[in-house]
Amino acid sequence: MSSRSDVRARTKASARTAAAAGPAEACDVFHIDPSRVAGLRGALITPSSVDALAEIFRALGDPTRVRVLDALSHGELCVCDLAQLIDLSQSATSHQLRLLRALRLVRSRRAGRMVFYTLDDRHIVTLFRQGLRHVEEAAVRPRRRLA
Amino acid sequence: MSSRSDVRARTKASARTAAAAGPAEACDVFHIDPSRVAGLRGALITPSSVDALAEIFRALGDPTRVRVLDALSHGELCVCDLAQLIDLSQSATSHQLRLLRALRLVRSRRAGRMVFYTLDDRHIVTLFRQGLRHVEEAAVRPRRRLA
DNA sequence: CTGACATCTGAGCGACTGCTCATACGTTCA
DNA sequence: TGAACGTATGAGCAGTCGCTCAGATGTCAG
Repeated sequence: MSSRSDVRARTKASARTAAAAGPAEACDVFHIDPSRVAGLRGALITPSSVDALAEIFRALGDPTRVRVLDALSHGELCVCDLAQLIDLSQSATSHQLRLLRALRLVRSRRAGRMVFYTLDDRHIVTLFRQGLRHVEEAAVRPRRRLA
Repeated sequence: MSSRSDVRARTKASARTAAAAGPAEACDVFHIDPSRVAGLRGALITPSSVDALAEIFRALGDPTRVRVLDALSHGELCVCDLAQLIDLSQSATSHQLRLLRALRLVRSRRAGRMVFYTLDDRHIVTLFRQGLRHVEEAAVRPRRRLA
């Protein structure tokens, strides 16, 4: 995952080679205080953390998976019940569960023919609540359009 | 956003019409206690909240945007400096900022020819920290492969 | 006004995503 | 053992994403 952003672009990366020329006013260097820039560079999240962060958030960034995790947050469910509860095909549900399981967000337990799934991460619910708080607050002030 | 999941699928939705046939053992109904199912249905997040939640998490679910927001979490930056800081083309940076602005995650301020961006949501940093906590914890136990 | 600069925007391309369909796998029961 | 059931998986398709490229827009200086 996130492999594309590693392979691509870098078109403007060469512009950075001209840096460290002092607090110039041109944009081929930095506009802000160079010392602050240095501080910023060091303060940024490490690349591996960036990718890991994006990975979990991406997992939560799909309506279907939000429904799955929300349903499981109320307790264990078998695939079939879960699928019906969120009105999704069994196959699609299974595919999503596999993805979530690979990310260690859910855990499976076999019981006869059925497989039960549970949340495998206590942070998820916290993230959900925090996200909901954002949503509820943002609902007050209407969003701008893109175009 | 999330328009696709509204338009698509629903292939198995008809299976639900056979529900409410009692606590059967077959999977065309629910396996679990019907009363609990009823409770679950009511406890689930509303569709609009689901979409809204997925929307913010999706915004955070991209390495580039994580970098943008992380950089801005340390203070105001103009587009050019931001682009250099995260090693992204000016155009790509601008596109991402537009998206984040539409979602009210960042705010812009014009100063002459330059435009400065700031975080517009105090929850974002909280979400980041929470996400990082998850990442750091998950780093201990290795992930399973998909195939 | 004109040129330079910073930023914004639309079009378009390749990669990725989430679903369906068909089918394989694993378990239970007769 | 074989049929039925619940679940998992691979292929494939339509839609989406993030980037680049080219050019438009807005601001300032001469």
